[in-house]
Amino acid sequence: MPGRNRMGPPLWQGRFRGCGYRMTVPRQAILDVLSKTSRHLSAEDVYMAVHKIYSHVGLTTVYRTLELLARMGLVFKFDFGDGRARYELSEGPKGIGHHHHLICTNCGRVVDYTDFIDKEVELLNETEKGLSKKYDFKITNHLIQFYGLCGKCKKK
Amino acid sequence: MPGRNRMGPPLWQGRFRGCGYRMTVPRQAILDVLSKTSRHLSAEDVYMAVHKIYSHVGLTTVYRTLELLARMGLVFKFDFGDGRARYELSEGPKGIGHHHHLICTNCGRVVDYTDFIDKEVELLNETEKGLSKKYDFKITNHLIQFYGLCGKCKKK
DNA sequence: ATATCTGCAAAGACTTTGCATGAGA
DNA sequence: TCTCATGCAAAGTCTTTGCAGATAT
Repeated sequence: MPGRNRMGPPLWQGRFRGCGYRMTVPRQAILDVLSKTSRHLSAEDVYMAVHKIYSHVGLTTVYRTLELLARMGLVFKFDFGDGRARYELSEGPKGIGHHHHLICTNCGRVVDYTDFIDKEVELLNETEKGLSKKYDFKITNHLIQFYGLCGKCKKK
Repeated sequence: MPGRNRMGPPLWQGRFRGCGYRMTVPRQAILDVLSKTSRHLSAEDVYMAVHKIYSHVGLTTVYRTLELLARMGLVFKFDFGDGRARYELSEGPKGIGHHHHLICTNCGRVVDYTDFIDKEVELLNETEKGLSKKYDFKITNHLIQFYGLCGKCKKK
């Protein structure tokens, strides 16, 4: 009996109901997994983690929920080029935990960095403002990724 | 007989041979298509364009060539979240034609912008330097995308 | 009570692989 | 000539869809 049946405060419940959606056990479990892991989970990863505790929850529901969460803006969907999508709780561009990625194009290793975020985000906000106006977009998020070779792959 | 049989100067030939690869008709044709279009081609798009002129070239070859070009750094592969990869000739982060993207998360519309590139690239170069050193990466490219709702989708 | 949600199985979409033939250097 | 490249068909992966039964409010 893996612990944590006492699911955390239903922080998201209001958000769900406000959109006309229902808070269910699978959804709560998926949010739970996402909020407890460090990052970069694929749908399958989430499925396996949820499945350990609620073995009846299916992969389909995981996909559907992740898509829903992404549409609601609670989750951000990434592509690291390996053919499967990754998901992370999006704590907002300025929230704690926001980071950008450094991706090795050879071995697929992904490094999260937060070191240079401040200056980047500052410029991005400026850019966002300009873009919003010029192209009539309501910008809600951004993605920054650097591609290259990691230390190991460089040597080869 | 659609024109352009006189394929442009084999600018890329040397690059290919240097890597031990051969310059072939399909590869030349694919580079040709990529260099003549404005942007954002999927593998299928490239296939159809090439197919018009060289009807014997198969989709498999297009995939294989695009992957090869991406590995060689001649082409950059994008993901706009619609489940199919897009390819563009990469003229280097500083080259003419370099741009970033603005993507509507509702309808999938993609806007290329070049307006704010200069300042962005400047900061990115700085960041790249810091990241390269700290994480021992050889950075070759970057990706910047803004997500949000376009004018039409905002109204709904 | 009823509109939403879920699980299962099946379908769908894009991409990759196997292998014999064909082509570049 | 001897690899490397190609095309076709088949397989693989991740993701989405259809639908009857279950569930939240």
